[in-house]
Amino acid sequence: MTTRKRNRNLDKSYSPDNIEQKWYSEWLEHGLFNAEISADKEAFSIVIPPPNVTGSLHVGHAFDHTFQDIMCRTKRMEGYSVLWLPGTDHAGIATQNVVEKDLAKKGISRYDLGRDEFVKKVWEWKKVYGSRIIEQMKRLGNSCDWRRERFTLDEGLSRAVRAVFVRLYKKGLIYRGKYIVNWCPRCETAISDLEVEYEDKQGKFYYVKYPLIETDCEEKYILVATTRPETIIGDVAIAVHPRSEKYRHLIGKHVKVPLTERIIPIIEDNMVDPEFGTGCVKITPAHDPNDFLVGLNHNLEQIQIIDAKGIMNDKAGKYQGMTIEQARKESAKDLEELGLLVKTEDITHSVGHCQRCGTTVEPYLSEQWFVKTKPLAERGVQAVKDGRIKWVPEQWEKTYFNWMENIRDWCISRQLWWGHRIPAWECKDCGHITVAEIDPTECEHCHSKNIEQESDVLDTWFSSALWPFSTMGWPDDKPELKYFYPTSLMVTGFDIIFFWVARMIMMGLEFMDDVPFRDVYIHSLIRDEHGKKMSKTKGNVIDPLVMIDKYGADALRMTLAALSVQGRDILLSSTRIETYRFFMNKLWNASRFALMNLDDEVRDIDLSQLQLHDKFILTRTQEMAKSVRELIDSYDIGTAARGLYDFVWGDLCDWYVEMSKPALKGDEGEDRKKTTQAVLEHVFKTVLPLLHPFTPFITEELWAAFGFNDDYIMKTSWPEPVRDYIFEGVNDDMKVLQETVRVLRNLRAEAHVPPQQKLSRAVIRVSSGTKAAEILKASLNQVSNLCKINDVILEEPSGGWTYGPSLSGVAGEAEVKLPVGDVLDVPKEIARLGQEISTLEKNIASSQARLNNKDFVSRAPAEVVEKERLKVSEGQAQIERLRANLESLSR
RNA sequence: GGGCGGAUAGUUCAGCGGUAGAACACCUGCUUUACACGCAGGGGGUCGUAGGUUCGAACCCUGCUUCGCCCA
Repeated sequence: MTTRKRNRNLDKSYSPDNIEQKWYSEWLEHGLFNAEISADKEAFSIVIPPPNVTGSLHVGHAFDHTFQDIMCRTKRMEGYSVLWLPGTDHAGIATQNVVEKDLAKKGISRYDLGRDEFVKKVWEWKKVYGSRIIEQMKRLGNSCDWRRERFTLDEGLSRAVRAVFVRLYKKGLIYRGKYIVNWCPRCETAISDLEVEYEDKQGKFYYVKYPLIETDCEEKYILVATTRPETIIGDVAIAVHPRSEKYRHLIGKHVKVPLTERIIPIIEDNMVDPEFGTGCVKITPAHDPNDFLVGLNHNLEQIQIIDAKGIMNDKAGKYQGMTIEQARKESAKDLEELGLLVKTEDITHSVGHCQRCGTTVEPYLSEQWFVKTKPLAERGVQAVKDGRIKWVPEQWEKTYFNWMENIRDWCISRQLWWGHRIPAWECKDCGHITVAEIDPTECEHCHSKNIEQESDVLDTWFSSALWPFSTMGWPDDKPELKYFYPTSLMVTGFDIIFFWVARMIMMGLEFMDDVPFRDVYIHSLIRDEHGKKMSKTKGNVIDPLVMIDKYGADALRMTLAALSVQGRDILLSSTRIETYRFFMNKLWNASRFALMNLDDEVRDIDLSQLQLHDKFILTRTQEMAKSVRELIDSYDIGTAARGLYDFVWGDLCDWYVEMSKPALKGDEGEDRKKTTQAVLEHVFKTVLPLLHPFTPFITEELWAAFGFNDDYIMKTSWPEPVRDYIFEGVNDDMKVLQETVRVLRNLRAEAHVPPQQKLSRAVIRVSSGTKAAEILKASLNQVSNLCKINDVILEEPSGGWTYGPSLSGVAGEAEVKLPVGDVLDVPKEIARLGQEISTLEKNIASSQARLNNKDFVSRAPAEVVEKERLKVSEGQAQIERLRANLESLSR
């Protein structure tokens, strides 16, 4: 006989405080998170979406990480060799901004320090704050292999970035050129299309006359509508649609640009929408992306009048030195004075803003580096179409296709100092650009030593795109790559599908010749309890660390898991977390109860001794072991978590624990006591591991208290359902018992009997030979126990009634009666019975109506029809009983 | 303009072809020897709207209203 060392002295209520730190340290100490390459195990791997290195953990991370941790812990228990690879991202603009802001407090700008000194400062900042988020991840319970922690600016990852850049450049997939890009005048850098957020703003349409030079036509001028009069001085043409009735005859003629002395042509271009505005447009190639293209087609000059800081430059004449807004006002005023401004009109138009700082984005003509994305995207689309990558939920596939199929080249250069500096060197003598993985000392073309490295750095997402393989040692041929790549799963939010997920797919296929992950799980955003986005300015931010301090990490994790639903935002509030905090206490106390009633001996379950409720909880336990695993494997952690909650609180605590008390007290004899102990032991030994991925800390603590084995619950195998403990039909049988108990309790409440007061007698009248009679007969002691009634009598419904005035109700085939003597409030009981009869009648009528429908009887499945018939017959029987009671009361 | 998602109890959400469920909130009792972080009981919804498919629709289809997101 085996014995276990139990800890029967659990605190009266659960307190997460000391437990969480203790177990996390132990797990770390024993290397339980370490991923090992193991020939006889299948690999399961996730790379973490790397949070911003200077950021702190917000509730979105907490959710994302909880999901991944649940997957990792489950897969470990299922026998996989699991790698969860952690790390952080250098977040170019964001981090640079933070450090610049900090320096600004001391009145220092980055230019005062110079590039090298400034970058040194950022590294110092990273050293101080970079570990903060990692510590926070540990408090959440993340089971990452910390030995493998990576940072996107690590030496190894930087090498990967260079290798990728050089290979793409040599393949002609990276090019440099002077184009219009999205420019943030505050950050003073180019940003990609994705980093621009559009917002509808109130603006004005200025209707401006451009005087015609030629005098051989009726018109004296052409009218142009523009939202940006300050760019008029950069105009180089007026464009009209070639088939425009209104303007066709003006093509080839010229106008004078207002506010200047320049003469420009009227040209034709298909891009002009003849229905929009006045039907013609001014062309400013240096300050508008569409105009830029028109300019290229017609070989037009590009006149830049605004500088990198958003200030009018020396080409802007009298407006030089003004901001864009000032210049707009001034030029409008000047146009009006010149009589060239016909009118203004209020309009709403979409204006781009910098994602990082909110500044209005300027189209800006500059030398930039781009990735030619089309060929990469085609492979990315194919990989999903082939099923090599699966999107969960599937609908995101459409979003992905839509973007990938209309993809535009990716501007990857940033005019920042914090990031991967572009490995390109321009020769000052011959102008050739040398792109190399190792810093060159001379121009590869003319061998001049007079070369200078490109000052721009790469978009942070360029390095993030390599994350699934750069973190595993690529470009070196590492065993990790062979074993853990492609990763099994990527878990992230829908907001970075384009920024990151799509780009990882493209880069993975290009450089590993395989997808970066098999499945990609896209989750929603966490919002506040009213569905509002959390933001510091709104003050509705839920800080996960504050929640962990207050409720414990397990409660937070369980909440996030239980609330997670596919395809819908998650609304979180602290009262919700409180609910699951209470659940932790419930689990704690249920365990405490079990421990108080278990001795140190471990016995097999004696199947011959089992009663209905034992079979019920054993069956439900096996069902949970099966369903929770299936749900987690299909990424439905929400249903899994809610299922566990209902099982523990409902089936286990409300029913089984209550029903086990008489046996544990010894009221049912020694065999029953031992059997009940064995059942309890089995249930907890099974359900704690099922809960462990969700609530790792409390389950580890309880596992130790039960003394189930000397090892960690983290290391146990996922419980396999035991065939012998699954009893067919037992859930339905249990429902009969539960329904009877519920009706009887209801009668007690009806009679205002205090819960603790024991009643002497209840009578259940049910025909012998029925299923209900059989079930209830075997569980009479349980009805008595659960309803606090000393004597529960089972008798035939046909016999005479000898127990005096009673409350009565029906539970399925049984009639439940509670003799209450003279205290019975007869009129009230008559009313109650009448009410019950009328609801029954309504139900029967609707069932009867269906049965009267020939189509229903002939077309509906037989069991559905049978069910309906049963409802009618059972309902009628119930009504009959209630009527009889009513009659006896009325007499 | 194109696409996606939501509209179910006071609130937040499950359910997604066979006569509506949970949590919180609410009401009534309870210091029942695991738990007042609790127990028992209860009230509360013509499932946004109009049609259609079906023997049967909260669930499938179509239109509309409305809210949110993404793309142009």
